[in-house]
Amino acid sequence: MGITKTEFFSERQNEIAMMAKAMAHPARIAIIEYLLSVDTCICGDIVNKLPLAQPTISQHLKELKNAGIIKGRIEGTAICYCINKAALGTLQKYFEAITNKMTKK
Amino acid sequence: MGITKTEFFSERQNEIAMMAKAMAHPARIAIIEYLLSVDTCICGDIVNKLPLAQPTISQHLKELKNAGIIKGRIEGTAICYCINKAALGTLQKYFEAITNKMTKK
DNA sequence: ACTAATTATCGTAATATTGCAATATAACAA
DNA sequence: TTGTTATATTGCAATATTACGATAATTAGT
Repeated sequence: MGITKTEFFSERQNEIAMMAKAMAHPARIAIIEYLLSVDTCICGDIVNKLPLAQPTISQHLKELKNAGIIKGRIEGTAICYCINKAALGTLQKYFEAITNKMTKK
Repeated sequence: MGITKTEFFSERQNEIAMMAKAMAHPARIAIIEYLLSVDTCICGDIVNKLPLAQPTISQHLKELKNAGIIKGRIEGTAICYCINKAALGTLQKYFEAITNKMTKK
């Protein structure tokens, strides 16, 4: 049916799955890595940097923003996207907790 | 087109995206968390534990296995699934590296 | 061989994702 | 206001995902 039964799982599980989903595409990984590499977060540059059309990039940015992974800031005509450190921190802590549980056995 | 342009991205980016995709569903997060909670990795129990039909669970297990997140071992009639520590370790290190990059700014 | 138990596969319906051309919107400059 | 630049939205085609009933495959016990 292509519809996930979110109501059967915990809020936490849905949250992690949602963030993982946002990162479940190489273009979005590339966007994140690019944003990490530039101090001043440029935006239209992503379109030039990646081999995808502007609407496609825009869509990927929207998904990352909806998942809370990146944030957008209007800067005149341009929009300046940057990483949301808190969100990636959540994922980092989650995987750290998993790793800790594994090594304790 | 619903088809990802994997050839335009690095192997590393595709690998991370693929693993993230495997975790991009609450049921699969629940499966991973269940496998972490049990020392002896039972298998049919997952079907009883989660509110999804057996074929659906089987499909999710297959995806996790294809992504290398879990491993399966034939144990008589049953199949015993367990976490692949190496794979989750890769993700953990990836997010750790990202976090490090962020805090250095 | 027959039966039970366990897991996988097939087939299918409903929905989601990916990608882009075309177009719209927004902000600024002249 | 007109033009330019930057980004978003719409609409659509191709493909992928999710879920499950039905069924197959595998192994163990009798």
